[in-house]
Amino acid sequence: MPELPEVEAVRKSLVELVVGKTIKDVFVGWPKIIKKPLEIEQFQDALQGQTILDINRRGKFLIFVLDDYALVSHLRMEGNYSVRSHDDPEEKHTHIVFKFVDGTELRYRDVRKFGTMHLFTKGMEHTELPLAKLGPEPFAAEFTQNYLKEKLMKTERMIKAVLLDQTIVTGLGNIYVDEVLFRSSIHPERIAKTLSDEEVALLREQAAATLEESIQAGGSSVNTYMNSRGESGTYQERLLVYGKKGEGCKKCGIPLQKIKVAGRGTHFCPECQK
DNA sequence: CACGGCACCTGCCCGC
DNA sequence: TGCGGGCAGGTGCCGT
Repeated sequence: MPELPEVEAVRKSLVELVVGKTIKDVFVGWPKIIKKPLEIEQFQDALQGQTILDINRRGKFLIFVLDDYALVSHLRMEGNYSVRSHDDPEEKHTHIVFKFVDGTELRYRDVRKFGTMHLFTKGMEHTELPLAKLGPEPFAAEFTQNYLKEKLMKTERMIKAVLLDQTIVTGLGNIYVDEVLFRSSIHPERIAKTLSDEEVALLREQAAATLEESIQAGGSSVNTYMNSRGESGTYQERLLVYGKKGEGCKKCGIPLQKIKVAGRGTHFCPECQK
């Protein structure tokens, strides 16, 4: 479901809802979501008595900072959190529940069960997978023209595949890659190493600008995405190509096309993107 | 090592 | 109406 702007919206809402709460116990209904430790009882024992001190984000990962641990959570396609009273009826597809001492609980729902959670001793999370190999975020100081140019020049892949690669730049997903490529007038199937300096500069600017605009709008709610307070984002109203096959291009008016690139549905303008 | 393809799951939508 | 195929905002692992 979510790319960087949506995860940031979830993070902000969760900070308001659960920071300061202390975990009494944890229900695990689908153990495969817990990737570390693999022994579910260890996961539950470790979390008992821990207080949520803060919630950070790295790329598309949420990081719950606890007294002694860091819980790294990835929502993948459809994961979502909500905070309810323990006696509210449980929604379908609820797989993990963090029960707090105050009678409320943080519920993790995930229709497709693709989401993941990794529990680390506090401070260890950044040097181990899944966070260790992530590249810079588009607005990070390290995401420079030279950095991106160098990465693009040493691969034979198509530009769309490279922008989806979280070790090159983290935060973009299928929606925002299509948007960024349209805004940069670059065809998604261009071989990355054929991009000019000007095109690389444009990509870098548009990646940062697109994500920043979407964060301001609370992310995009294309299907059912919502933050943890149940609120939708509004950036879907400003998308230029994603999900708009057959509609007129905002720049030139000819119908937008949808093709498959790097295994993903890809929206673009055959006139504006060369 | 780099890359493409597939697996992981469920639900929905479309065409027959 | 029912069924099969294809699709979905992501990533890790596998084989070539």
